[in-house]
Amino acid sequence: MEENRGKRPTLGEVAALAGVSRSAVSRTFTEGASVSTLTRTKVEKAASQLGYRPNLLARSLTTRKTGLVGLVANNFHNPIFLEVFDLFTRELQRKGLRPLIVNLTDETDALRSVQLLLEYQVDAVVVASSTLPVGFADSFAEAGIPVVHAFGRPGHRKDINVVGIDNIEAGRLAARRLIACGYDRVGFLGGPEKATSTRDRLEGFLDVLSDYPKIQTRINFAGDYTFESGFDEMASMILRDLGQGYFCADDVISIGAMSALRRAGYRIPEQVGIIGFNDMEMAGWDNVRLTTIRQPLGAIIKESVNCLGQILSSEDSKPTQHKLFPCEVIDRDTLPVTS
Amino acid sequence: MEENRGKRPTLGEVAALAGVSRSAVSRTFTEGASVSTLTRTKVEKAASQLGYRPNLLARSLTTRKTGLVGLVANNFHNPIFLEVFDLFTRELQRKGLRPLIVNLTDETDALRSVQLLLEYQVDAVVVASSTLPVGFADSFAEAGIPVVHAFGRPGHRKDINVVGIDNIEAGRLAARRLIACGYDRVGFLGGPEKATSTRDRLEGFLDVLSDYPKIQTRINFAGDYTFESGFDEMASMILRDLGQGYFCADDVISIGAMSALRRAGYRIPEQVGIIGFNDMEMAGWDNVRLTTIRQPLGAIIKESVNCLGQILSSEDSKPTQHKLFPCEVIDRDTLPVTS
DNA sequence: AAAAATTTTGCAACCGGTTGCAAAGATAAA
DNA sequence: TTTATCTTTGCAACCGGTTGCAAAATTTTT
Repeated sequence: MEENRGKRPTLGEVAALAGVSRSAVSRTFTEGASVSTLTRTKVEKAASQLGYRPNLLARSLTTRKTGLVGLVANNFHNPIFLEVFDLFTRELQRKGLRPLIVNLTDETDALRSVQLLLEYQVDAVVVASSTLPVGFADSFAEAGIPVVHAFGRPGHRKDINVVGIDNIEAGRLAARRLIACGYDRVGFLGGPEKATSTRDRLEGFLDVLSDYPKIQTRINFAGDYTFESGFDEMASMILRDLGQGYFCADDVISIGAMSALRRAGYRIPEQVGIIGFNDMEMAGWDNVRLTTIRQPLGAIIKESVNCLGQILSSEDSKPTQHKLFPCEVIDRDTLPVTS
Repeated sequence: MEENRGKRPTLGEVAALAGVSRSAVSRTFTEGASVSTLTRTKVEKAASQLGYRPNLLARSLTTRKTGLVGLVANNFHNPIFLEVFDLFTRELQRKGLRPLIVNLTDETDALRSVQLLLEYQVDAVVVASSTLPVGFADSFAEAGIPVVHAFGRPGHRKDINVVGIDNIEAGRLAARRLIACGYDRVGFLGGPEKATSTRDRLEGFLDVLSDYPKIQTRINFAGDYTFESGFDEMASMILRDLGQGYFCADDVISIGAMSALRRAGYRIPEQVGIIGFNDMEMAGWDNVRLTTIRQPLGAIIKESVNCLGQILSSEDSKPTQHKLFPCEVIDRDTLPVTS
């Protein structure tokens, strides 16, 4: 109950007070160790008297498990990521793991943060990003740290676990939905051009459209997942060559694009239709009502953390997991209704 | 350069390879320790050959500095918090500190998370919330851990650093802005009723209005900072007794409230005016254009982290800091223009 | 009651680092 | 060259825990 300001009590002090060996104290605080009920109670009494709690970092020295998990992300401007953080932090702490956050936004030297996580002896790393350069997640695997790449795509390395969505199929979904509107001039407004997620979605998009040679397709890329990017890109398309329906890489981009359209006097969905991506919370709000493609965030993150749990609990390294979830179209008010 | 799969090299191994004592290696990696250039180069060569990096947790055992900082928050649904996280994580990592996130949303037992941070030997804790029960931050101070309460309010305890805004003054700001619209029936739509931030803003709000006895005031509270809360609260006010202008506790609440108003056929700002709070990024977007009160997020967070830095660097505990920043009204399109 | 089997305990070594201290080495002063 | 001063080095103890092992204590079996 009591603690004396600042200095935290140690194993030894508890042992002394309880009149037992240090090992006995250690064992009382170790799951499944051999202690008699008598000593246990003595220790527990002394411990609570001193306000003792084991030092997890000291423990990690011998157990080689810190309970720390690196959570690496590079997009702190898109509301969808708040949902991602919420789910990840909760899911991790439910499993007794503590997330150590790395904000890669302005880290000039990404490798440096790999180093840092290594120095903190994280048990594993979650890379939550679809836009990080291929090969970033690799650096962890190379250092022998288990990695789960959430929102990633299965790549060449066999030792990186990937949990995400089938972006190619998502691209197809969007294309089909636009085609159903009867458009003959559709557009793809993607995210960062080099991102694999962008390329995959484009691939699926074009795959479906290749069956409709009469439909004209225009392809553009927004530099990043921001309102401004969507606005600017759409603004320039308005001036050049405007399609009737667009698949935007992200809900925020969609909103930016729609702002540009409305400013130019276009009505949505009557004159131009938009389908977004993510289904962030605010996409359903009254002043937005965005038709969009939902990726199952909760499922992806639960699966990611489960995967992590398995890796950490099993002694021998489990076979790598690759799990891709399907997406679904959420119909709201930015595309014409179809029968 | 080389590392052999999984097993990470230790001090001793580097020492052996370099042909020096373990202390020498330790000193090479310790800022300002005494090593000759000759040994240093020998050590560095050996280290990079083995891919050695010091184990920060082992180091913390003797140095009593982990570089870990607890970052406690309980609102993972409001977009403003994404900005908060972005700024905090960047600011902290700029100072070489690593944020250990605690999501208090569904932590039934808040004291448990205090324990956890203690067990991880965090150097300090940042509590980023204006709605946490008074006394939560106290538990850290009681355990002898430096605390900075961001977005908090100076309280009874002298050993808790507070950085935030002057909520009372913010309430005054809002009241004055509404009065300037010439309303004679204004409303206060606050956040959680027990939160000190809510009470303070209300106090300032009423303070100004007490000089205008002819203006009727209605007071309501939203249960939390969500769209639904704002929507529901406003919906019920529409049925009961609607004012002409409202000060909402938060931008998201404002948007919810405006949705309810628009659905009921009210035009904003012609029939009902709204002024929000926070000035989150999307408040400035074309489809929102919310008049709101901005709190200087960047300044608050920079100051919080600076404060932390000072505490951690100075041996003797610095005098507690209390710093409150002023807010400012951002005029957009949800209140009538005033001359 | 003695022997065998089982459980509980403490010792001591270890995890991967840091650091006070005294000895050794290098440099400067006499 | 000798002495005084300053820098560099390694030893050994320590940080706060865990754990294999053998001895001690307890329980079960015979």
